[in-house]
Amino acid sequence: MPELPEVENFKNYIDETSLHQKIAAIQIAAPELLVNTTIDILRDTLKGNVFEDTFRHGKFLFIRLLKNGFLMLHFGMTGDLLYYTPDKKYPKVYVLLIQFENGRNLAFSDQRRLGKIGLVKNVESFIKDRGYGKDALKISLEEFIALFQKRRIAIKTALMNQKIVAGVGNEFSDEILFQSKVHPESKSNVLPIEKLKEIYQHMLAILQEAIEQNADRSKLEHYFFLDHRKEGLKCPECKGDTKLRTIGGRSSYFCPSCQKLYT
DNA sequence: GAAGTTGTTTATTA
DNA sequence: CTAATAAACAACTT
Repeated sequence: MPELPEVENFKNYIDETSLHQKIAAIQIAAPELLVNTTIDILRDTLKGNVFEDTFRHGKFLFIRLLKNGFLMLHFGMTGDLLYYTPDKKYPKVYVLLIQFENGRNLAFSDQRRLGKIGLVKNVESFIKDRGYGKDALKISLEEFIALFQKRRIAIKTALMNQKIVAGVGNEFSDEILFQSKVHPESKSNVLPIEKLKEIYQHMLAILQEAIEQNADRSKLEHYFFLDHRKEGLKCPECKGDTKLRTIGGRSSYFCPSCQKLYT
């Protein structure tokens, strides 16, 4: 599922393929993904326009346009990008297709259609108005500790809340807490400052390495819970059984003996 | 074929 | 007002 590292990877992909080319036409196959815009407005805005550069905040990707602000993309659970040269094998299934004047296409596919497509005039006010927290890679240790010390919810739920810190989802939250040896149901506000610091440091380290590996899960196999999401597996540390529990409405995997519960 | 899956939004309650 | 909680949505897998 696209979390922060995957979205960073999409950003790099667009930077490498789709910048500085005039858009000849677009196709919109899933109008229900549009937020605060319409098919006509999106088409009028993008046609003849140019992708200039990109900016990521949490799991949101913003593409700056030569004219008229930014194109906003959110990848939901199944969003994906493919830049390709149309031939007989295509078009593949897409929700949005960008056709460049050079003949290449950029397809945004989203099998389960939980993604979002929109136009944004000002990225900072978009983030502020919707209440999203600082990006997980940009938040300072002091800000992180202050925010998590005043939340009484489970630490896993807090980590996944985009309005506290933006970018961490279900799978990375499990891995961060396993590395930090903290039980996901621990109350955020009772964790010692030293533990919050560890969580912060592991969050940065894991996200950064995932980005360096282009979010390729096959290169992240040493992260146990990123790759082994099943109940009853042997914990690589203590050889005990891993557990599954629904926390914050999401399936959470953890090692009950290695990960200490703070209440 | 009913239940499980995740990121986000919305509704409800404290 | 803020914070916490639960449910809803999409569409595909088990």
